[in-house]
Parts: sequence; C-alpha cells; structure tokens
Amino acid sequence: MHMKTGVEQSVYAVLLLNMLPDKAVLPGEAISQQLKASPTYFRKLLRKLVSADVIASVPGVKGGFKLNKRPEAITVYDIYLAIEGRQSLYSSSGILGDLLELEKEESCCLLTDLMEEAEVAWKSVMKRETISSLAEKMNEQQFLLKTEALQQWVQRKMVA
Amino acid sequence: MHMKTGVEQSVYAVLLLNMLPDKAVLPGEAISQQLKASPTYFRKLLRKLVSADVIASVPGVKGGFKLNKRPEAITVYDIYLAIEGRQSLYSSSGILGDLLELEKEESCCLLTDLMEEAEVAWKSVMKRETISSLAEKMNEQQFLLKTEALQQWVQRKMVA
DNA sequence: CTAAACGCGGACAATCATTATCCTCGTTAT
DNA sequence: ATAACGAGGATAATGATTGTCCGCGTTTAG
Ligand code: SF4
Ligand code: SF4
Repeated sequence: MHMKTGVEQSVYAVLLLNMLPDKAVLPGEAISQQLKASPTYFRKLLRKLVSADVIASVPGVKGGFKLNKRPEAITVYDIYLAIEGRQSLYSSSGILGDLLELEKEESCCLLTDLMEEAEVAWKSVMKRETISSLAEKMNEQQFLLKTEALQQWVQRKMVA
Repeated sequence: MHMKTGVEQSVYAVLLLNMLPDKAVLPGEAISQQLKASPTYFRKLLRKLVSADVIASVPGVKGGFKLNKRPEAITVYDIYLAIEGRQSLYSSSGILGDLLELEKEESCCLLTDLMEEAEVAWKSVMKRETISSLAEKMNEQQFLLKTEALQQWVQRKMVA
C-alpha cells in the first residue's frame, strides 16, 4: 500500500505553475524536465490535473499549462484526488456478509464504517495545506535563495 | 493505492479465533476455508500475525492458531500493522531537495510532515476499534442468529 | 519408534496495478 | 502550410501483491 509517486510530482508541478505571472504558461516538457520525470507519463498526470480543473491547458504553439484557480483555493487533497481518483483506501470484499450468510449487504459493516472514518480523518489533514501555504514555506529563510533561482528558471521557460 | 485485502481477511480471522474457548486452537486450513481464501497464501498472513504477537501458533498434530492477547488489547491497527508493515503511505522521493538543489535533506520537508500527520490521524481511528468491540457488534440483534451459527462451526472445527 | 497432521520458511510463478512509451489526432502561432 | 504544442488511446515494461510448491521441524497417536 503506497501512494503513487505521481501525487508528489504533481504537487511540485503545481508549485512551479504557481510561480508563473498571470497569462503565462509553462510547456509540459519543461516541467517534466525540471522534475526529472518521464515526459510522456508526466503529461498523463498533467491531464488528470486538467480534468480535475486544478490546472488549465492551452494548446497550439506557445501552449502549455497554468493554474486554473487561485493558489489559496488548491489544496494538497485536490491534487491527490485528481491523481489517485475517488476510490477509497479500503473497500470491503464482502467476507463478513459471506461469513454470516447475509442476503442483503446493508448495515452489515463492521469495518467499512471505521475505515471510512479513518480515511476522512486522513484526507482532512491534506485539505488543510494549500498551494499558497506551501509556496510560503518555500520562501522561508533557508530556501529563499534556491527558490529565487527556480523562479528565474520559470521566467526563462515560460511563454506568452 | 489500495489497502491489501489481507488486512480485511486477517481481521475476520482474528474474530474467528476470538470465538475459541481458552486453550483451544483452530487449524489454519479451517480458517482459510471459512474465509474462502487461498490456504497457502493465507498461512502467510497468519504467520505475519504470529510475528506481530497478535496470535500464537502451536505446531504438531492438533496444532493451530489462537489469540495471543486479550481481545480488548488487539486493535484493528495492530492487525493492519502486522499485515502491511511499518512503511508509511507516503514517502518523499526527494524531488524538492532536487529542485532546490539542497545538499542535506534535513528540514526541507514541505510534504513529508503533512503526510505524516495525516497518516497519524488515519491510524488513530484504526486504533480505536478492538477485536472485542467488533465482536460486540457481531452480537447485535440483526446478526445474532448467524453469529451463533458461526460459533457452532468454530466449536466443531477447533481442537484440543 | 514411526507415521500422520500440523505450522514454518524460502523459492518460485501468476496476477494485477502502476509507470512508461508510441503513434495519431486537433489546435494555434508564425 | 508548417511547426510546436496538448489530447487520447493502444500497448509495453516494471513492480507489488497474491498464490503455489516443496522440504523442514514439531507434536500426537498408534
Ligand atoms: S461488514 Fe461491511 S465491510 Fe464487512 S462484508 Fe459486510 S458490508 Fe462488507
Ligand atoms: S521537502 Fe521533504 S519530502 Fe520534499 S524532497 Fe525535501 S525532504 Fe523530501
């Protein structure tokens, strides 16, 4: 049981997009290069973020990706959800219903309820942190210098 | 990202063992039959539970498995931990350290801290429910009849 | 003491999810 | 028109999970 690495990559990709000035976009290949990810697979991740309305894409020459919401409105959970989808961590395989030979499945949930509650607790923590709060942390003392270098890289690679 | 089905199976296996009288044991094959799981693989799960000291095994003819703790002392989390192991849901692949070209990895954690907190929240819910609280729920009105049938099955299959 | 019933452990093989590549298409700036 | 980009699907490579097999040690029964 492990979270896809795509979630982490996506978070950092969105953080990069957050450094763009208004109206500018960053080509997908530049992003995957910077993240050292495989370009072809990374496009799939970006498209998932697009479907989830976290980011927007513009096609054509000088196309690329940009945020689709204010950074305060994008939580880590939004990104997780876009990449991992809605299926929950746990899902009953109906063993108990089997054990007890129940006809209808309703109201026989010893574990499902508990696991669902656990999952809600887990997700609620991920909902607390937003792209803008993460960006702030990147601007703290110890990272400031490197973060500025990153921003300059974004300036160079962006278009439009 | 999905939890192993072995966790669910193990929980129900432990619930079965909880129905045993003191000193009695249940052979592994009986358990896997009842759970409709593959016997050979299921033994692996049982052995994980043994290593985690959740259950105990006795070898030899008339051998089998039984609880190793009082049912109030076994949480769903204990079983989860036995099966899934200690590795966390999320683990950084060091992308940010890479992005920012940091030399040492310490104190550069934007996501790790958050994810760890989320995981703690998740696990703490699983720690609330114990085998004995689950067993109580099985004895509630709507399941009572079937649960008694299960107990009789346990009586028949147990040894020693 | 021998054999049979059981758990133990490791070396595989099969299955399934995730990651990665490729190729064709639609869109837009030049 | 063409070149640079994203969209989407088919399909491989990889890796984790699940499942099987076989030989071993231990204990009870005969
Ligand atoms: S108790 Fe809930 S989780 Fe377990 S089998 Fe029944 S419906 Fe599924
Ligand atoms: S910020 Fe934390 S999680 Fe991200 S790369 Fe650095 S150490 Fe790893």
